[in-house]
Amino acid sequence: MEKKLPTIKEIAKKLNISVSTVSRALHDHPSIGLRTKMAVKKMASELNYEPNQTAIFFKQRKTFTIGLILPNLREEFFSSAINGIEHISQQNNYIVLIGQSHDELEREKKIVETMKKHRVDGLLVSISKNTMQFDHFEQLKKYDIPVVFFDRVPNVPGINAVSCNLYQSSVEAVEFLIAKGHQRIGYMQGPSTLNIKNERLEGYRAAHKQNNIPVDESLIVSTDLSLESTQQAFDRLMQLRKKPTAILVFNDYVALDTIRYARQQKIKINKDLCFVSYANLPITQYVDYPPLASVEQFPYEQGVKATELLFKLIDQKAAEKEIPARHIVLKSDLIIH
Amino acid sequence: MEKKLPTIKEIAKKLNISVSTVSRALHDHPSIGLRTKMAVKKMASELNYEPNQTAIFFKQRKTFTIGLILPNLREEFFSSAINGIEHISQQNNYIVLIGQSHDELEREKKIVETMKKHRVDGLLVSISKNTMQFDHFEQLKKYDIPVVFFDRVPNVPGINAVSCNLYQSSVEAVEFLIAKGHQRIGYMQGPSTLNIKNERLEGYRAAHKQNNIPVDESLIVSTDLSLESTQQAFDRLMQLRKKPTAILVFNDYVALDTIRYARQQKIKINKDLCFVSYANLPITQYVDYPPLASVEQFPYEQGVKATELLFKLIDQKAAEKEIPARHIVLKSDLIIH
DNA sequence: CTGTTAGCGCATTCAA
DNA sequence: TTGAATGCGCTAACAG
Repeated sequence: MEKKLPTIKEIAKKLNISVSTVSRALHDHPSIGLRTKMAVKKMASELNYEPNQTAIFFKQRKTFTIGLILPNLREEFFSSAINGIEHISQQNNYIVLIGQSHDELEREKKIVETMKKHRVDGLLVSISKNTMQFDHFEQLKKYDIPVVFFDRVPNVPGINAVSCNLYQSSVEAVEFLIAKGHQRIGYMQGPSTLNIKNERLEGYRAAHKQNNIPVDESLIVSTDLSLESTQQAFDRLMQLRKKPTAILVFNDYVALDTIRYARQQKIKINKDLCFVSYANLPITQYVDYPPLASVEQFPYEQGVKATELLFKLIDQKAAEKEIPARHIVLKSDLIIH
Repeated sequence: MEKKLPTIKEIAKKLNISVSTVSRALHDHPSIGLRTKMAVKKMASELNYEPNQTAIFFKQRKTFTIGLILPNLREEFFSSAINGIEHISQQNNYIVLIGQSHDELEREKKIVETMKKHRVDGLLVSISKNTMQFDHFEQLKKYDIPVVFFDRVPNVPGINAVSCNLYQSSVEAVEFLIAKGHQRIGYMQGPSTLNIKNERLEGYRAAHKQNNIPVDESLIVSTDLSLESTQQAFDRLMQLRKKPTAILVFNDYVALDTIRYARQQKIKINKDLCFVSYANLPITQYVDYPPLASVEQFPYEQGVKATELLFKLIDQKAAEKEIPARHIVLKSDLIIH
């Protein structure tokens, strides 16, 4: 039942003109007479002609498609980022091919392969937490596929990236707690792959220094983001002789897990123990004991900036210009709930 | 800087054989001698040859791409569904093009156009809440692009679809409340477009009937899912002379909004007022007063089934067979928290 | 202003 | 077992 779709050739035949004339007419090429142009357009719409994009992709060596690789879509951070990405893509008449790494390196590699096969014009990536080598992205250079990383950015030089600088907000977060009278502030960090620059920790330390509070290293624990690991990390803090009275937590999900766990142990949130976190996700609005404050990381804006940068790279590729890699850094913002 | 990628033509030239031989060798065509085949493969890997998929897409009239159109990615229901969709797609070496309608008909139409332009081999759709006409899907038949709807399914005959039958669980949900002693049970329904079959309401009525409780129509209110509308609906219930002691709510998001609102009015949840809801989203685990129970709608499984059905249609299209439309209905399940 | 022609990379039919 | 030739639908260089 394959329906035969009309082609420019058919239009040409019906009108007794050449295919190139038809092609040009359809593209409003200046050198086409108004009369023929009208005739062509009329015939095209009569036949319900639509250009075969696969032919165009093939010929133009462009697919008007960008790939998006991210850990998962469940986290609101990423689904917000997508909105920004989608917005800019649509403006540019591009469409988005999506792949979730589920935080597994192997999947990430496979997705990169698939995207390459599909000849995406560019790639947007937020790396998996288990990605510590980047050959699979490196090789894309050979195929002239530009890559822009966002939020979860590899710590290697010469890449294009957009991320949020968390240093200043981390300082503010700790000072916010200090101002509330806290002197022993725990810090629960995430997996080391996502922490290489560790602006959170640097901010944490800096705030302590600026306020002449020595940092007790035993107050610094880490989680791989799984529930069990988070609970272990929390246990470690609670087993200290001198427990923290507040904890700065890697992100809201971990904070919510921790708060729930703490409450199961009858710890009074905001009384015995306060929390400040990162991401500022809407989900925290629904809970009774959200973190007192959370650092907004502007997922939508990161998505927008990353996509804009990617299109700049795509355009420059077309213009055969070479530009140095850029890392755009947004400011984060401490939001007090 | 356009890098020139190797083609079969180059392989042929280097080996002094014809392109067709190369093509066949690469595809393990039986009629190719082992020696030439090996030579070709060796040369191919030396040159880092990779077939140009855009050429193949063009020639084969297939893109190995399916489109996915859904209201948004923020709702966990949809992000779970995607996991199932992705899973089956990967098995079939397909990739997913994504578009969010944001519950707007116009956007949905535009996405359909774009997907059509990109010549997706098939389309998976969960319609926007404002979609009440379906021409934009109808026309896809002309292009032989099969469509499978899931979860939010248009109420028209002859479409391929996967959804969850909520009738039985709705009966169970109400009987669960009745068993707890409730006699006045409110029902807060969603927008009418998503309710055409209204299995929820039918179940609600049936359970009342089976238990000889007359249905008080004033206990049935509706929301368009926005916070304001939900709060108005709740107000309406609370202004009744005889207020409900329990409410069955369209979905978890609406339930959480309602519960929060009720608590602001010092209503004691699970004491003055109980809730049962739909979707069984993980988000409810984080809140202090989740609905007592929620109807699981199996998003992952819906995604899987819908995608499997879609591939069946794609295969049948290739085999030029014609099959009648199918609506696969899954059973839902009342989960008591 | 319009037509002729070539070619993108590949699969495939027909011939040898 | 292999090669030559064709065409998918479109754009664009070249020619008139």
